[in-house]
Formats: sequence, structure tokens, C-alpha cells
Amino acid sequence: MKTITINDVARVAGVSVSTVSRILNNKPDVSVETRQRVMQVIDDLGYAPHAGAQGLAGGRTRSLAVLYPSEHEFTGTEFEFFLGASRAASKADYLFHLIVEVISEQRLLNLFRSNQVSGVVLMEILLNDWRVNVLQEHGYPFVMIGHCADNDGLSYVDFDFEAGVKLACEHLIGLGHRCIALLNLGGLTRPDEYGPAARNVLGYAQVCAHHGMTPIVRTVSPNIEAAYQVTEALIREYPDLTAMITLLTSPMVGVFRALQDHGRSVPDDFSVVGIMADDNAELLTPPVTAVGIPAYTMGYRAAQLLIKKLTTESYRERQILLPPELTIRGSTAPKK
Amino acid sequence: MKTITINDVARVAGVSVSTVSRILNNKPDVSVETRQRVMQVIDDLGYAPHAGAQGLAGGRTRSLAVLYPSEHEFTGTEFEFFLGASRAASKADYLFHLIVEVISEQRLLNLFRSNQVSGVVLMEILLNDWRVNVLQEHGYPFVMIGHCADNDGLSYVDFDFEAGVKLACEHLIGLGHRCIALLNLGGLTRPDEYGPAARNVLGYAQVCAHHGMTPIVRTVSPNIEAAYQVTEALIREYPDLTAMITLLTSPMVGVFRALQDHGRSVPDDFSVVGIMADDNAELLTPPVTAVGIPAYTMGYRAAQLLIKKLTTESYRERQILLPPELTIRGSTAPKK
DNA sequence: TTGTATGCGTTATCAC
DNA sequence: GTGATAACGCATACAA
Repeated sequence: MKTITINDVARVAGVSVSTVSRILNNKPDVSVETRQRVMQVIDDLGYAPHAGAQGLAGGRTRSLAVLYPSEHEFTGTEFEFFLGASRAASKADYLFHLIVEVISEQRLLNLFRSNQVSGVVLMEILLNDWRVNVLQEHGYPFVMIGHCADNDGLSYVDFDFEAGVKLACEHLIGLGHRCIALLNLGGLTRPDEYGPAARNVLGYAQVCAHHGMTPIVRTVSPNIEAAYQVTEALIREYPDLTAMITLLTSPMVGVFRALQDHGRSVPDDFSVVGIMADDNAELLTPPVTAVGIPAYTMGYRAAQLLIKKLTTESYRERQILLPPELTIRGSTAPKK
Repeated sequence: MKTITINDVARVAGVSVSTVSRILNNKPDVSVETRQRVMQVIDDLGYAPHAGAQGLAGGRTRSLAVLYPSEHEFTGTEFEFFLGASRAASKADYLFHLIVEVISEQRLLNLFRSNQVSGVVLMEILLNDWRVNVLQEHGYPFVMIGHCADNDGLSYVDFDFEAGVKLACEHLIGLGHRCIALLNLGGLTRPDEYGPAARNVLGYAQVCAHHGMTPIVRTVSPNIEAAYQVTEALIREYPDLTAMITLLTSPMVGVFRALQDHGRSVPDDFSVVGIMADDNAELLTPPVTAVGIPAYTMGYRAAQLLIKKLTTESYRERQILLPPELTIRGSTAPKK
């Protein structure tokens, strides 16, 4: 199980190590014939360059990490993000690290200092995020899924939550609803600092203002029970309420159950639009009319962007805001 | 952004690099005073050892990968597996790679040869799995989530599907059901070679035999539509059918919809037991009586086992079969 | 077009 | 208890 090195390849192929190195790194100045012969030997010997040594000598690392600082409560959409990022990584022959953990400044910096990754994708971005400041200060490459209050000189991929909520709200208004509540994201991180939560309220408030409706906003942790209780309280407090916009999957289930327990049937007596992964929207009963969160795409493009940043000489920062799309399923109907 | 090396630390602390190295690796033979001083310098300088160089000089890598060879169709339980493994990894200060991809023998071997990982966790194990043979042959460390037909000298963590199906079946029998169908796993990989699918049938057949019941088995890909159609066919073909055992989440939804569309209400006219993640069982309507697949635990223990294997001198192979647990929710009721 | 020599940051061996 | 030094496998500048 002795490691096969570049020396072995060179010796067997009857060339020098530098020639082999050139071939490995697709450098010019190597005859077609030599290249073929060496490639053959590499294949025969089952040689693969030692990544650590490459990193040492060359500096590069060909590996990136996604940082998802969540501990206990999850949204059910995580895998799609990671899958996307992982696919983009392996397509570019990068190794994909996943760190699902609230990370310290120490550990974040050490990821780079120890040369374990050459860049990171940050998730769960706060409006004012210390990770962004730290990485920027040290000049370590990163891309965000989500965005801050100030994004000058930063690259990100995000879903346009504001437009998403608007779209959801206008769909309900188009169906005749005039008393619509928003069940907003909460609990995952500091709510006042969490961008999507703020942007949801923004979009919702605008549509309400435009149509002369009173905004009704509640915030819940992403679990069934919390949403159940808030929904109960809402329908008690607002007898005219005929529709809701809900974020994520678990809360949606809580809403459904509360409505059912209080004799409101969906969609006949009550309409609900979700902002959630389309996969999950299909699973529920009734299937949920929803604005899909394009998690796979977000993960994919973020990793792709990061790799471009790492490999392109004259990279310029890009900010990608994915537009919402509404899919009408079975949880909304005209107001009676 | 110049890298700080062990030399810098040594120079500032006024000691030799060997001393610093000893301290970093918790070797004995270093005075308490020196250790403290050096640690202080390390902290002040923000030094972290270069992982590549460590791998080169020492051989170790402190990183593992989970290989999930799936391309298009997913079960909805993936994240829990990865989360568990990732947590076990970071607890032992290992880096966690995720590879969601059907991988070639080349690429599998190169993972080791290039020293990118020191061990892997294999998922979606077939009864006769080439990856197992290849890794064993080369002496590369791995642990399986799942197990083969022959597991001599192998370590694995698996869920006891056979016992799980039995538990589910006996629950239904206890409720008076006598005509029970099994909607088995299919499509993910070669069905005849896929262990869990085979074990499900085994457990089910035993219970059927024991109670003099005719086994009815169908296989579906894990999606709503496929399960819907199979369920339709089943209730047409077996008018006496009053209960089903279903694997995974999406098929369960298909079953629910088909039953509903054919006027069978759950659980009053028809009982269903799922074998699925408990989280998902809670999301459906009605909440599903289910044997939970302990994905988090499986991921955690597999990674834990792998790390033990990598670090323990006298490691002995372990085979862990997690017992099933049934949680009664709203999808089962006594037969009328 | 190809070969030689040096250094990357660390650990391990040996001497002090 | 501590320090010098030789690998480790590779890329790169320079020489041929």
C-alpha cells in the first residue's frame, strides 16, 4: 500500500518529474508523444497526485466548504442547497466540505490558514454579519447564499423573498381575499437581523399598502406546534381572516391542522400560499399553492460563483437575485 | 496574507520548531512553562498548522467522506444521515466531505491515493458491492451504512429493516387486519441487489407465513405518482385489502391520495404504516403511524466508527444493527 | 522540448 | 527537556 509518487511515474516513463508535472497540470511545451506515454504510465500505475503536496508546493487546494450555522431546528430544504453546491463542486473537480455548525471566528479563519479550503459559501446571512467582515478583512474568498444590508464588493446568490411574498399576496388578492396574514420566518437566527424575514415583511407591507389592507404579521419558529398556536390565535383575533402566507414546510402543516381543528377547510373556507420548496409543497394535503424556494439552484450557483472567483484572474463580483415563481396547487381558491 | 508557519511561531517564542511541533501534537517531554509560552504565541499570531504539510510529513489527514451514489431520485431523509455524520466528524475535529454522485472505481481509489480522505462511509450498499471489494483489496478504511450479503471482517451500521417490517406488520395484525400489502422500495438501485428491499420482503413474508396470510408485495420508485398507480391497482385487485406497509415518504403520499380518490378514508376504512423518518411522518395528513428510520443516528455512528477505526490501534470490526421503534400516530385503526 | 535543483510547512529521528 | 536535520511529494524557476 506504498504510495505511488510522481517519481515512480517519471522513472517508469523514462522522463523527469518536471515533465510529468507539466502534463498533470496541462502546461504547454510537451510533445504529444511524451504526453501520451506518460498518461499511459499514470493509468497503469494508478497514480494520483498527493493533494497535500500539491497544496504545499503550488498553494492551491481545490476544495471548498459550505457553512450552515444551524444547530437544532431545520427547515427541511437543507439537502437541496447542499446537493446543488456539491454538484457544482464536483463538476469543477473540487472537493466539497459541509460544516453544519455555529462556527467560531477562530475556526473559520483556521479553515483558510490551515489550507483546508480555498473558499467558503456562507449561509444564513444576517443583515450585518461578522463572518463577512472577518473574511473580507483577511482577504479570504467567499460567496454568500443570502445577502447583507450593505453588499458592496460582495458576491451572493439569493432568492428574491420580497418579490416572492408580493407574488403570493397578489395571487390571494386576485382570488378576492382582503384580509391576509403573513406567518413569517423566525427563531432560526436573530429575527431582527435575519434578511429574509425583514424582506418578507417589506414585500408584504407594500402590497397591503397598495391595496389599503391592514398588515397582519406573526413570527414563528419552523415547527408544527408553534404555527398551530399562532394560527389559532389569529383566527380568533381576526374573524375576517380568509387567507395566509406561510414560510417553510412545518409551519404550513401547523396552519393546516389549526384550520382543520377550527372547522375551516382548505381551500374552500380558507386559502394558504406557501413559500417553500416545491417538493415539499407536493407532499402536503392538500398540495400547497406555493412560491418555490429554488434551493438546488442557489447552492449550485453559489458554489459555481465561488469557483469562478477562485480561478478567474479578473473576477468581478456578482449579485444574483433569483426571481420567484408561483405554482398553483390545491390550497388556494376564490373567496366566497 | 502571508501564511504564518511553524517557523514564525518558533522564532517569536524563542524555541525550535521541534518543540512547537511537539506541543501541537501533544507529545510528552516539554516543560509546562514552555508549552504555555508557545501556546500564547500561537494564539497571538493566529497560527494554524498547514494541513497539507501535516499530511505530507505525518501521513494523517483528519478528513473523511460520505459517498452517496444517488443521482436523480431522493428519499427526503438524506440530510439527517449527513447531519449525523458531519456532527461526528467535527466532534473529532475531522473535516467532512460529501460526495453525492455515482462514483467510478478510479475516482474512489484516487480519493485515497491523493490523500484527500483517510476513510469513507459508503451508503446505498448492495448485497454484492464492488466498492466493498475494491476498498478491501486495497486496504483502504471504510464503514458502511447498510450491509452486504457477506460481511465478514466489515464494519457497518444499519437499520434492522427486517425487524421493522415485522413490527409494522404485527401492529396491523394486532388491529385485526388480515389482508396487508407491502409497498417495497424500488428504483433507487438494482432492486434485486439492494439489501433493504430484500430484507423487507423477508420480514414481511415471515409474519405472513406465521399468520397464514398471503403475501402481497409491490415495488415502486420513491415518488408520489408511482405509488398512486400501484395503490389503485392493488385495491382493485384485492377487494379485501384493508392495510398497507409503505416505505419512505413520497410513496406514502401517493398511497394516501389513491385511497382518498377511491373513497377509502384513512384510518377509518384503511390503515397504513410507514417505514420512514419520523419527522416526515409528522408532516403528513393524517400523521403517519410509522417505524422511524434513525438516519441521524446511523450517520453519526457510522462516522464515529470510521474515526475509531482510523485512530485506534487495535480496532476490531463492529456491526451495528439498530432496532426499530414504532410510533403510533393517526394512520392506523382497528379493522371494522 | 526536457531535465535539475530548490523550497513549500510539517513530522520524526537523532543527538545534545 | 530541547534543538538540528532529513525526509514527505510536488511545482517551479532555471539551465540545457
